[in-house]
Amino acid sequence: MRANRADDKVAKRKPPPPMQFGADQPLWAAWLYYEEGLKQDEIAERLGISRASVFNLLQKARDEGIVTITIDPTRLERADLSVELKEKGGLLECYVLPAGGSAAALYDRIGRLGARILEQKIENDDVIGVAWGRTVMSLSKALSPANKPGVTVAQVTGSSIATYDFSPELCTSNIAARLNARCVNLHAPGVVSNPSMKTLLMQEPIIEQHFTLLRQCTKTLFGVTHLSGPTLLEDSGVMTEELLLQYQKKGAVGFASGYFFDPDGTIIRTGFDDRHIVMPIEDFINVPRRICIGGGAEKITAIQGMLKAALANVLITDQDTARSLCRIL
Amino acid sequence: MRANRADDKVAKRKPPPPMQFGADQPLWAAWLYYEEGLKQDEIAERLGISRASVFNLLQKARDEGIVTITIDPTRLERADLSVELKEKGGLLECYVLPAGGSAAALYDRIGRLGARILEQKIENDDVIGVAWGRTVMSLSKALSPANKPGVTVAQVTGSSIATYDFSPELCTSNIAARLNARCVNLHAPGVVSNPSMKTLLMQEPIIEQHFTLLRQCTKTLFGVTHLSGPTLLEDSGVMTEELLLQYQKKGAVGFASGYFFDPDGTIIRTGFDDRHIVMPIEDFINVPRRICIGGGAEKITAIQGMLKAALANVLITDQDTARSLCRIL
DNA sequence: AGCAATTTCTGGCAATTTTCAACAAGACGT
DNA sequence: ACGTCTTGTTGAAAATTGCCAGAAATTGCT
Repeated sequence: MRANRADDKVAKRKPPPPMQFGADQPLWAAWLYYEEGLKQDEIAERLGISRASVFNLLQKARDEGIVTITIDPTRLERADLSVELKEKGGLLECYVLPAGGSAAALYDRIGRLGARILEQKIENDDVIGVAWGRTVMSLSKALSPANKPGVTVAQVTGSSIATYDFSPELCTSNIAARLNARCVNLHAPGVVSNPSMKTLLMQEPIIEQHFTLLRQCTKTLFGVTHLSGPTLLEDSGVMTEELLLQYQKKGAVGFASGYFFDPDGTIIRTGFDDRHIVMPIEDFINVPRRICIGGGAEKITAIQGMLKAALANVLITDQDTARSLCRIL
Repeated sequence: MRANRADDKVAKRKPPPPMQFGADQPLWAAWLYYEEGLKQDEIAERLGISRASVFNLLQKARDEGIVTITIDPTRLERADLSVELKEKGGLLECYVLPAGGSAAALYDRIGRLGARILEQKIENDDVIGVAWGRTVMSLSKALSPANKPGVTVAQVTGSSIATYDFSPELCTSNIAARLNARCVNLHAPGVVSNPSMKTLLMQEPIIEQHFTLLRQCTKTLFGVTHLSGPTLLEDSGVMTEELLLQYQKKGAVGFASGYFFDPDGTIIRTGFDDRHIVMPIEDFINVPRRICIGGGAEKITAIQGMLKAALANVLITDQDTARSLCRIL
């Protein structure tokens, strides 16, 4: 395919033989560049291509994950703010995103941090329960491809009718896809019309089976939502303003992984809970590592309540939010 | 400590507040640079320091292993030459170093490749038997620091009196040190003066214990030596020319992990074997992953014999050697 | 406190990398 | 066989990074 047709027409082709490399050019270029420290020119010369092509090759290698640049996230854990927040918030682990980064949306930046941490923490037989949210979605997109066939990713809440770009199904399947893990979606609506329907549904073998799986979760991953102003809960069609108001009247300030709570961490319930298909909170609390990811000024009170309720074990947030939380906790 | 003394003498200090970052500046810089893709200028601005300092910070981060750049070695395994050699050589795995790299010595370059592969393959409870050789020594130096407290690194051959810079002790302890693993040296001479001394020594509790440990090896790591011309065996004072000649007369062409063999893979023995303190070959062959590392034109026949003798399971070599081996196998 | 040694930081220049717009080659439909 | 679209390549310009030698700050010592 790449045979020498130097004797075809004009013989003014490259005089040095282009060096018979294996098929995987990006890999070879990457090795010579990153491991042996050659300049792009030198590689270009050896491969018989232009500098620019070497650059493209290297870019491809980075994109395809042939070369990976990793930052040791345990360092982020050791940073002073993380330690303070970890102690004040009663957490097992806490990671704080440096302030002053790129202009990208905060949830994308926190999501990326979460991705790096998750990658590093995943063990082979993990069962990961995934809730939903914008930040969780960002995380899923920022995950670098990996091969973890022993891992199971399971959906924690039921699905929604409305299609929006960070639905429970999408979050779950995205993460599973990146990880090359088993993906177990919950094939049931997130909200049903009346309590007896919930009871019936929960008895369905397939659903029951799913909740049995969820009980084996080793990790869960979820975001937090605040309740005041326009929220994701309404936008996504999960709830109506009216229902939300009922929770707020009872003092709820936040919502995470399916439960509402007030700033003191008391779980708030209304009739809605009886129609909401979600992992029971007793089971949820038993999961060893419950990772909450999210940040932003609006969410501070919500996160405070979430921490008091001890829904999360591990918190991933940004510097400003962390500082505010440290002040009020 | 870093308080504002802007009102001390001259007020021409930095007007923008230097941004209150955590203590670990290199880490923050690294995150912003590698994860968020900011330019060094932008980071300098946000941190209130000069570009050059950001550069230094990043360098420090790289040096200290806060950021790591890795190449997925499994790709090298999939390269066409590797696959061919793996099949022809009856190997479990085979890795081939790209040709045309830096001008560094071949054993250093192969050692680096070996280091990357070893890092990636090490599991938590491994017991790694380490023989000696220049390439193994290079590997040990190229290993990046890791924390594997569950790993044991054990010396496969006895030590030598002469001190040279790639002795069994050094290879073993170097590797263990990099890995933060347990280091078990064999506190016995590599060669004793007569067979009965070997018998006696092997009965010593400490030695016996060591060989029991070796029997539990999950991996071994060793190089190959050719026998013609000036060899490491003589240089290191392990053997005399005369002894070597005895092996060569019987057809031996190579030496690896303590055994001599001919090109067909038959193990060659002389009286020397009865004075050589080394892991018994029956035990050696039982180790699940036997990693041989080495390359170079001189070694081709030796590697051929080594492969035929099935001493190795996994081979790490360079492109030229791999091509030659494919031709003759 | 005063001075010298040492460390850390900086400005600017050189080298390297990245981008870009134009161009060549192959694939495809007509 | 012809244009057209896609894909990949290139040289040169623009941007970014790497480096060094001198400046500032810090430290250690008397």
